[in-house]
Amino acid sequence: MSPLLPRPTNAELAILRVLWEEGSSTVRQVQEALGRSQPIGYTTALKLLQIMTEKGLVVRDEAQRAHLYRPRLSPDETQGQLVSDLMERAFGGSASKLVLRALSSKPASPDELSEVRKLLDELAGEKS
Amino acid sequence: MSPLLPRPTNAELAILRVLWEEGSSTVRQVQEALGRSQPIGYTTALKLLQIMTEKGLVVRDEAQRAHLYRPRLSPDETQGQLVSDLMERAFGGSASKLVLRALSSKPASPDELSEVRKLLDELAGEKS
DNA sequence: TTGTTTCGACGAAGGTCTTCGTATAGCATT
DNA sequence: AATGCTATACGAAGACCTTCGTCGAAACAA
Repeated sequence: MSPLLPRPTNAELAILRVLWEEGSSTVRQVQEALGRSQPIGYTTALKLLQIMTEKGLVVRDEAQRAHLYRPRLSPDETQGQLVSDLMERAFGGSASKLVLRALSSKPASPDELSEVRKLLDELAGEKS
Repeated sequence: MSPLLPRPTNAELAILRVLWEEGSSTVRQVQEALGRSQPIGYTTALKLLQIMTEKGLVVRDEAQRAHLYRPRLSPDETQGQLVSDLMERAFGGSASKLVLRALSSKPASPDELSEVRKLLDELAGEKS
């Protein structure tokens, strides 16, 4: 059975975002993608990916000399885990409090708002 | 000129929640409130409150022998900071993605849903 | 073949977080 | 005054996070 994965740290999350965006990547590719916003040493990226492999956050393919890394969980799964975690720790488990705070803290576009409204309708219809 | 406060850590957030709930409290009161869910040493609580005082997360009133601590920021301010932070780090700054994830990851009650809908209406009306 | 580049492994430094033991001072009761 | 309880201060340990330097091996080029 899948042994619960640890919550990714800051630097680990940045790497996951690269892998979600780019797909399976080498250390070099991850380092360069990250470096576009903030320079990072090659061995730093390597070490992080090694640790993430130990933790099970990513899977390593050693078929080629330059190993390939891919995320074990999807963005949705990871984001859901992070949101649930913050919900528990900071909002006493209340989804609505978190949502209200998120919508107030940053103005969303009308398109985004209608997306939210759509989901809201679906959820309201489900209470069979 | 409020000097930006650091993001509270896990243990610090647990303490803030006690202080928001109970108001100004002594170390002993905080320790006992926290201990109801998870036992914690007295000096551990003390040390955390001392560090939080250094960071400016709480304010210490030394008028009595047993010092009183109170939060510097309101729940809303702190929660907003935490949500914005997660929004940036894990959702690329998209409020709607975070909201959708929050609503899907935990079923909210009809009351909560209508609260969200109300805010949604307000926000939609604002686009003058 | 010999030198150069690129790779992964490893260890360690410096920082933060959380916990706790010990020391010390104030205060009350005897 | 002496004892005991409760408070704060301080230091340090152990875990984790992030970064980087060094090493040896593999691939490649001259």
